[in-house]
Amino acid sequence: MSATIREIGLAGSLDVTVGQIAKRAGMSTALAHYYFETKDAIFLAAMRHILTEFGILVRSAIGSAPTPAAKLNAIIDASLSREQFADEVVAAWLVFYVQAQHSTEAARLLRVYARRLHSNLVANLNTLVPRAQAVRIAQGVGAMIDGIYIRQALHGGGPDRPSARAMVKDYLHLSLVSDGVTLETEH
Amino acid sequence: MSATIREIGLAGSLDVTVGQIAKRAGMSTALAHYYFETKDAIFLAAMRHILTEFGILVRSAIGSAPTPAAKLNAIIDASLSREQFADEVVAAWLVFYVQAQHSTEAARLLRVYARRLHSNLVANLNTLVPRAQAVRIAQGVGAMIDGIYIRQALHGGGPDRPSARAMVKDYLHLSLVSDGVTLETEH
Amino acid sequence: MSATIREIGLAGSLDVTVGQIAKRAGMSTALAHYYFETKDAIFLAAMRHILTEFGILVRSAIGSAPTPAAKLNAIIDASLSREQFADEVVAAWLVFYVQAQHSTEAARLLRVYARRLHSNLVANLNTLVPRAQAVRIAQGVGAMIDGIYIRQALHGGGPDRPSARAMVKDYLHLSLVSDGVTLETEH
Amino acid sequence: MSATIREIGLAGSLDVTVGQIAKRAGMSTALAHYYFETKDAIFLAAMRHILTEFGILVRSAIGSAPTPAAKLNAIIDASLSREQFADEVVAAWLVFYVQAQHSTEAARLLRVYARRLHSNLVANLNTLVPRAQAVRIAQGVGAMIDGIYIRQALHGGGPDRPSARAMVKDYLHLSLVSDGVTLETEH
DNA sequence: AATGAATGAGCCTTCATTCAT
DNA sequence: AATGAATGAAGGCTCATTCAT
Repeated sequence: MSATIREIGLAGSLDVTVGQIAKRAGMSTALAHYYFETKDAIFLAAMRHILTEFGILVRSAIGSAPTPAAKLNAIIDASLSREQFADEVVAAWLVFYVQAQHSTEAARLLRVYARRLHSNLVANLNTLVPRAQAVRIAQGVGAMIDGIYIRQALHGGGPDRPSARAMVKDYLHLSLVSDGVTLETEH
Repeated sequence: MSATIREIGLAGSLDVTVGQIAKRAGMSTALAHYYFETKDAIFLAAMRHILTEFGILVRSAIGSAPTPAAKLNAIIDASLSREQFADEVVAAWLVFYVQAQHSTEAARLLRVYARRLHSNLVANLNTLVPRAQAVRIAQGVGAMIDGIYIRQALHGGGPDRPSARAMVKDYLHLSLVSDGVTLETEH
Repeated sequence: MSATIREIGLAGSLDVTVGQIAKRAGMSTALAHYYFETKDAIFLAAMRHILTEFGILVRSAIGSAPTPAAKLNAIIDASLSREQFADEVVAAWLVFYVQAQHSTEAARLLRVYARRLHSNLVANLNTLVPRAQAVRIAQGVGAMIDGIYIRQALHGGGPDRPSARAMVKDYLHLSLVSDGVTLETEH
Repeated sequence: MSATIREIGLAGSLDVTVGQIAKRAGMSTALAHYYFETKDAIFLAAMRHILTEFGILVRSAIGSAPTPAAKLNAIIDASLSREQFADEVVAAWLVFYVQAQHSTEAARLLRVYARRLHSNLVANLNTLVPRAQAVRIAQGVGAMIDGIYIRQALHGGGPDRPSARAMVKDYLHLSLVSDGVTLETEH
C-alpha cells in the first residue's frame, strides 16, 4: 500500500490529485480516503515511507562499515544512492519541502531527517576531529548533499551520481586533512 | 507591478491563488489576467524578476571586486546575501523548482540561473587553477550554495547566514589550496 | 437522466449554464460534470436524445403505415408531431444548429438526421416516381418541414400544426400528381 | 460602421465577443460600447442592417418585374440571392433566431421580416388566386425558403442555389396551376 | 472620437471529501 | 474492505461594461 504512494513523486508536484494517487495504487478515491482520512495524511505517509527507507539504508550502510572513515563514506554513498536519485524520489522530496512550508508535521519530518543525517555525520567525525570541527564539517557535507540533490530536480544541471559522490568525499577528506587528520583515501 | 509579484513567495506554495496575488498587488483578478494572460505567466514573471535582481546583484558584486579571488568571494556573498535569504524569496525558489517539473520555460529559467552561476565561478577559478579543476570546484561550490539555500526553507535546519558564507568560502579555499594555490585568506 | 436534459431547450439559448441545467435536473453542477464530462457533451447528449426519440417516432410511424403513400404521410405527420413542435424542442433544435457551426460532432448529428429524413422520403417516393423525381420532391418536402419548424421558433410567425401538416402534404401530393401519379388523397 | 457588423456572422454563434467584433471592425472595445451602448444593441444593429439590405433587394426586384408572376419569381430569387446565401449571413440569421428567443426586439424584427415577405407574396398571389389560396401558398413558399435557408447552415445538407430557386418556383407554379391559373413557365 | 486600464459578475471545471450501499 | 454517486467550495479565466484620459 505504502509502496505505491511513492508514485506521488511521478507527478512531481502538489497538483497530484487524490484520484490520481488512488488510481495508480489500484484503488478507488473513496478507499484512499478510508485509509488516510485526508490528502495531507497521504503526503505525510509518503514522506514517512521515503524517510524510513532512507533511514534503513543509512543504518545498514553504517553498520557494515568497519571504521569511522568508512562509515562516513557509507553515509555519503547512501545519501546519493541510486534509489534516492530516482527522478520520482527527487521530485517527491521537492514537494515535501514545499509542503513543509505549510504543514508543521511535514516540517518536523524533514527536520528529523536533517538532524539524523547530521548526527550520524557528527558522531563519526567526532572520532577524528574535535566536536566543533565535526559539526562544521557535517554541516558542509549535509548542505552539499542537499544541493546536489536539488540540482538533480533540474534534469541536466547537476553532476552524475559517481561524480557527485566523489565531490562530497573530496570535500570531506579535504576538510579532515586540513584539520590534521591523515587517512587513506579510498573512493 | 513586478515588485508586488515577489509577494508570491510569501504564500510559499503553489496553492497561491491568482486572486491572492492580485489582492496583494492591489488589483482585481481580472486585471492580473489582463496583464499576464495566465497564472503560469505570473509565476514565470516572478521568476524572471527574482532571477534578474539576483543577476544584477552578482554582476555588480563581481564588478567591484578587484582580484579573481575577491570576485569568487563576492559571488558567494551575493548568492547568500540577505535579500536572497529572505523567507519569501527562498519559498519562491522552492516553488519555482517544483514548477520547473512541469513547465519547460520554468526549467529553462532555472537552468539559465545555474549555468550563469557556474560560468561565473569557473571563469574566475580558471585564473587560478586549470579548467578541469575549476569546473570541479565550481560544481562543488554551486551545490553547497544551493544546499544551504534549500535548507533555509526549513526554518531551523541550516546555518545562519554568516556561518554559511564562511562555510562555502572555507570549502573554496580548501579546494584551491589543495590544488596548489596560495592565497591570503580574507573573509 | 436523459429526460431532464431536454430541459435545455426551455432556456432556448446557448447561454444556458451548466448550473441551470443541473439545478433543473435536481443535481449539483459537479454531478452533471461527473456524468457528462463537459458542457458540450451535455449538449450533444441532449441532441442525441431528441434525435433518437424522433427516430423512434418516425420508424414506428412508417412501420404501421400500409402503403408507400401512407408512409410518406406518416413521415410528415411524425416530423410535425406535437412532441417535436413543443416550444422547448424547437428552441433546442435552434441551439443545435448554432452549435453545429462550431462542433463537428453536432454538425454530424444534424446531418445524420437530415440524411435519414431524406432517405426515408426518397425510399417511399421511389416506389411511385423515378428516383430523380423522388430526390427532388424529398428535398422540397424536407426543406418545407424544416422551414415550418424554424418559423415555429418565432412564436407567431408560422401556421398551426394541422395547417402545417396539410400544407406539406398538399405540396407532396401536388408534386406527385404533376409527375403523373394518381393517389387517393387522405389527410 | 454597420457594414463591418455583418462580420458577426463569421463567428456563427452567440459566443462572439464584443472585443472580437470591435477588433474586426478596427476599433477598440470601448468605442464599440460608445456607439452601441450594449452588446444586444450591436446584435440588433446587425440584424437591422441585414434586414434592411434584404428589404432593399426585394423591393428593387419587385419594382423591376413587370407582371405579378414575374414579381413572385423575383421575390424568390431575391430571397435566395447570393448575398443572402453567404455563409456569414446564414450564420447570422441563425444567431438572430436564437437571440429572438430572449430579446423581444429581436423577435419583433424577425416577425417584421416574415410579415413583409408574406405580404409581398400574398399581394402578388392575390392577383392570380383568391385571398385564401394566396395566403396558403404564401405560407408554403415562405416556409420552403426558410427551410432551404436553415439547411444551408449545415454546410452540405441542402441543395445548391440554382436548384433551390427552381424548387421553390416549381412549388409555386404547381400550386397556382392546381388552383386553375395558367401561366407561362419561365425560370 | 478614441482607448488603455480596470472591475464585478459569472461560468466551467476540478477536487477533496462524504455517504449509502 | 470497497466503491459509485454526490456535493460544497474554490479557482482560473472571460467578458460586458465603465472610467479616466
